[in-house]
Amino acid sequence: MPTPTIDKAVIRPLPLFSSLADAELDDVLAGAVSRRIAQGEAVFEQGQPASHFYVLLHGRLKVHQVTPAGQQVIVRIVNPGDLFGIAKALRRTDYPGTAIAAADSVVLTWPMERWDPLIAAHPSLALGVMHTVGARLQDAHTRIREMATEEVERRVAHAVLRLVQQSGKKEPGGIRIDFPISRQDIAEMTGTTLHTVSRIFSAWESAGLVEAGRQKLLVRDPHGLVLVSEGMTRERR
Amino acid sequence: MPTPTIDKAVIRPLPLFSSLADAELDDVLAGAVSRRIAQGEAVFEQGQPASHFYVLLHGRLKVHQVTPAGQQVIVRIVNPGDLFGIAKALRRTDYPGTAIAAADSVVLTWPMERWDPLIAAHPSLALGVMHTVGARLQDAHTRIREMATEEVERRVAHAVLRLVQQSGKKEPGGIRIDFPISRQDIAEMTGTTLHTVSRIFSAWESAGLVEAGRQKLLVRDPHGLVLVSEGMTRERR
DNA sequence: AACGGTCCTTGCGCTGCGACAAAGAGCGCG
DNA sequence: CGCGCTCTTTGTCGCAGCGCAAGGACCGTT
Repeated sequence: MPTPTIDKAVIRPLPLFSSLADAELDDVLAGAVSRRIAQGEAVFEQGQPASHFYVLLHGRLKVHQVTPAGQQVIVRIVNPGDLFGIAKALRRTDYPGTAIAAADSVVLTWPMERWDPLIAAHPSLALGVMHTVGARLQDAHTRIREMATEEVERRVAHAVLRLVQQSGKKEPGGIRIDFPISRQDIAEMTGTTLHTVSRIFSAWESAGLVEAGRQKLLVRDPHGLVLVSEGMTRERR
Repeated sequence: MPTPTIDKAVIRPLPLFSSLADAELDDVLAGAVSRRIAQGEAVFEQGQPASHFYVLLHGRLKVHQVTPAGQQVIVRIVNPGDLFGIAKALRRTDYPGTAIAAADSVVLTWPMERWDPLIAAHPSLALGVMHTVGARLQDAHTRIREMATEEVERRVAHAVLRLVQQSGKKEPGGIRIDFPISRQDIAEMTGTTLHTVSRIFSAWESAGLVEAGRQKLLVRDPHGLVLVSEGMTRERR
C-alpha cells in the first residue's frame, strides 16, 4: 500500500533536507516510498539484511537491541524527521537493532542501493547524515556517563526529561509524553528493572512530580524533576 | 616544536586516507602540523573552544569526560590512525571531552578552519569520517547495552578484551596491553570503582587468567576471559 | 459480561558492589 | 638513597536495587 507520490511540502521543512535545492530534492525523493506502520509493528528487525533506509514522517519508534542472553535494551527513540535504519553509514550490511512503532507511524523509505549515489551526489545530505550520527554519538556518551555515575532514580529522571524534550506536548496541568510508553520501556532505557521504575514513579506521584498511568505519563512539575535529575533528593522519609 | 613537513609515507597507509589520490593527499596535508605530546599531557581539554582537529600517529590517548559532579568517565581510547577532536563533525564549537596521552604520543593537527573545506573538497574523506563516527556510535551502543544488562565482572572482561583487540601485543606467555593503564582507568571505562576492579583482577590472577601489575596488564588466557565475558562464571566458592 | 492478555503495584529477602579504611608497593625526584 | 606520591591490595560493612512472588487494574474481544 505504498504511496508512490511523495508530497514535497511534507519533506521540505525537515532539517535534513532543508538545504537542498528544489531540483535536488526531486532527485532525492525519486525512488522513495511512504509506508504506514501500525502500532506494535516492526519496520525492520535486528540482524536482517539492511535493504532500506528510512525517515520517520509521523509517529514514534522505539529501537531495541537484544543481547545474546535475550535481554532487551532500548537504544533510542526515533522522532518525526529523524533518519533511521542507515546501516550503510555505519558500514554494516544488517540492521543493528529492531525498530518498532510505539504509535501508528508513517515512514518514508528508500532502497539501500540509493544510499551511495545520494550521498555522493548531495554533499549537504552527507553533511546532514554526519551531524545526525554525531548527535546520536553524543547522546550515547551522555547515557554512558549517566549509567556509569548516577544512581537509578536520577537516570530515570534524565530519561523522562529527555522524553519531555523530544516528545512533550504542553497540556493544562503539565507536559504529556505524547506516545504510549510503559515502565518496561523506561527500564530498558535506563538499565534498570520494570519494578524499580514502578516504585520510582509511585514515589514521584506522591510527591506531585508526575501523573503516571498505564502507558501514559504526564509531567506535572518539570522543574522538580530537573532537581531530582541533578541529585537534589534524599529527602524522603 | 611542530614539524612543518609531514612524511606522506606515514599517512598514506591510514585507512582514513588510503582512498585519496596522491594530489588530494597533498592538499589534505597542507596546513597539518605534527606535535609531540608527553605522557600525562593533554591534547585538548573539555569545554575549550575546538580550535584544531587531530589524527593520532603514535602512542595512545584516553578521552575523559567529567560529570558536573566531578566524576570522571573514560569515553574512549584513541589508537594510532584514529581521528579525534572532530568537534565540527558533531556540530560543536567546543571539545566534549579531554584527551590525555596515556603514553608519549605524536599527533597530526589541523586548524579547525580547514575542516569544512577539506570535507567539501574530498568526498571520500567525508565518507571516512562518517564511518569513523558510525563505528564509535556502535561502540557506544555496545557499552550501553553492557552497562544496562551485565554485571561488573563481565563488563570488565569485555573492556579488557576490547583493549586486547585494539592495543594488544603478542608476547611469550600472553598478550600485553602495550600502554600504561591503571585500575582506575578500567573502572572509569566500565562504570565501577577502582576497588572492585582491583578485586576482580586479583581473582583473575589467582585463576591464571591475567597477570596484572602497576599500570601493566598481561592477558595469559584470552579464551578464558572470553568465557568470563560471556557469563561462564559463578563457580567461585 | 465474562475472559484473557497486558501492564502496573507492592512487599520481602538477598546480594553485588560501593563506601570507608588502612596499609603496602613501586616509581620518580631531589 | 630516602622521601613522598601515586597506584594497588585487602578487609569490613551497609544498602540500593534486583529477583521473586502475588495480586490488582485496565483493555480489547467475543
